Amino acid sequence: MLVIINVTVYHRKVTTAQPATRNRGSRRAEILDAAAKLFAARGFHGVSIEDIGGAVGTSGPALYRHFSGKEALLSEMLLDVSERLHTSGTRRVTEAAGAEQALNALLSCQIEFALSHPALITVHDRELDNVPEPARRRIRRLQRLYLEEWVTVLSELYPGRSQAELRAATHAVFGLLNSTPHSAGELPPAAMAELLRGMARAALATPKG
Amino acid sequence: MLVIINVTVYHRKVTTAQPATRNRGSRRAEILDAAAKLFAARGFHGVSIEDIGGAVGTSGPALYRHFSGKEALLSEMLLDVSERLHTSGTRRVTEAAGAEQALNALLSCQIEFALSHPALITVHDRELDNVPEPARRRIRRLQRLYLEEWVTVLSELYPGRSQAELRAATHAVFGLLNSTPHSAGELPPAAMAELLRGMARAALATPKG
DNA sequence: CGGTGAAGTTAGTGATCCTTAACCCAGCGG
DNA sequence: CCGCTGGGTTAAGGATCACTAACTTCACCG
Repeated sequence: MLVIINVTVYHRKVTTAQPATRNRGSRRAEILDAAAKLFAARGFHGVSIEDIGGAVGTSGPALYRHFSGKEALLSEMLLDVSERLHTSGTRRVTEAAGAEQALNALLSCQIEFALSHPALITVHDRELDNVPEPARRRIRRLQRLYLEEWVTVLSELYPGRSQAELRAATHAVFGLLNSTPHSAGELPPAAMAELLRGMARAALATPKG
Repeated sequence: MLVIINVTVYHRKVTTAQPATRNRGSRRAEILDAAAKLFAARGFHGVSIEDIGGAVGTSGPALYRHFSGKEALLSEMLLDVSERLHTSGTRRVTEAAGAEQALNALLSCQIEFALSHPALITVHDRELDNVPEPARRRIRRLQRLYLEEWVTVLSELYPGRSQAELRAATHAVFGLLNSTPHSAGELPPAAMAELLRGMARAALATPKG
């Protein structure tokens, strides 16, 4: 005869009594947000599941109720970012009348995103190599499509410059715009947006030395 | 009575018979170089000691003959980079006649470094948070001094623009110039250098929108 | 009021990793 | 010829980590 006596005592949790009926899937978003900030600061492998749980008030493996694993979390994060950039870019470009307006629209998109989600931007161009293979291809494809969007607009605006040069110039502009995490708080957001826009336009308008 | 019989058989290693008398400290540099590439690709915590050893032909803990640990390796790597940037920047600026030439010198330094050591540049602005505390302060100090070097030159060149704006602009230019790892191979190095220089100069010369 | 499912909890497991210990070998100075 | 030192090796230890298992609570619905 086997008797198992369970003496576990569950004391009432002393949290701030969140309404248990929060928006469906709001917890997922909360986790993604906290994880993005941690990944941006210490890198994917430098952050533990326990860290992420702690950042949202739960401890540890509660995360597995919302994501199938750590890599899946990163995959979803990067897929969401590259999809948002690509689709909003495409929409704004097709709405625009002429290449000039299209470039302005692309700049607005990227600047607005970089300023309001610095952690996501940081993770987006650092951690692609840590995404497992099925999702990595999709992310890379979206990133490539987004880049080509910029290149086609630019090659209409500045004919006579090679595709390779425009691709390199676009990467450089991405680097310029995504520098926001490094200069956080130097300027108020509106001034920062204007500064970045002006610098990017000037940089793109100048071929060679 | 305790008898220990050691039956380990050491078979001759089948390597390419490197001359055992290589340059003093050349192994350290080799390890630093390999580690930089690995860190740039997968992040500090995503690379194991075994990986680094494997990349230089030795296996695993041989690394501890040259560095006191993994973090010490990273510390030395980042300290070296920030020192090289800062001192070469300072030298070239004091040699220059006038702010115009000084800015050109700073641009040359940074571009040359970014083009010839893309992995180091990548690690340098990603992994600072993984450096243990005694060294981190020194690195941050050097980075700050280097930034201020740029800002003083720029504020002489463009008076009437606030320090904060110039700091943000400098960060943006760093982001632009350090984009080289992303656009590797798009253009031949000389053309890339000229493109980056032109874009950076134009971006800096343009205040606000 | 009973059952159900979503969202937590702790305990435990196997793998990985950094680091150290113990040992080995080639080259060189005396 | 001997000992020392610099640069390797494998084995082992202790910590950490991702993930699973078992269990609990609670809101909600019939």
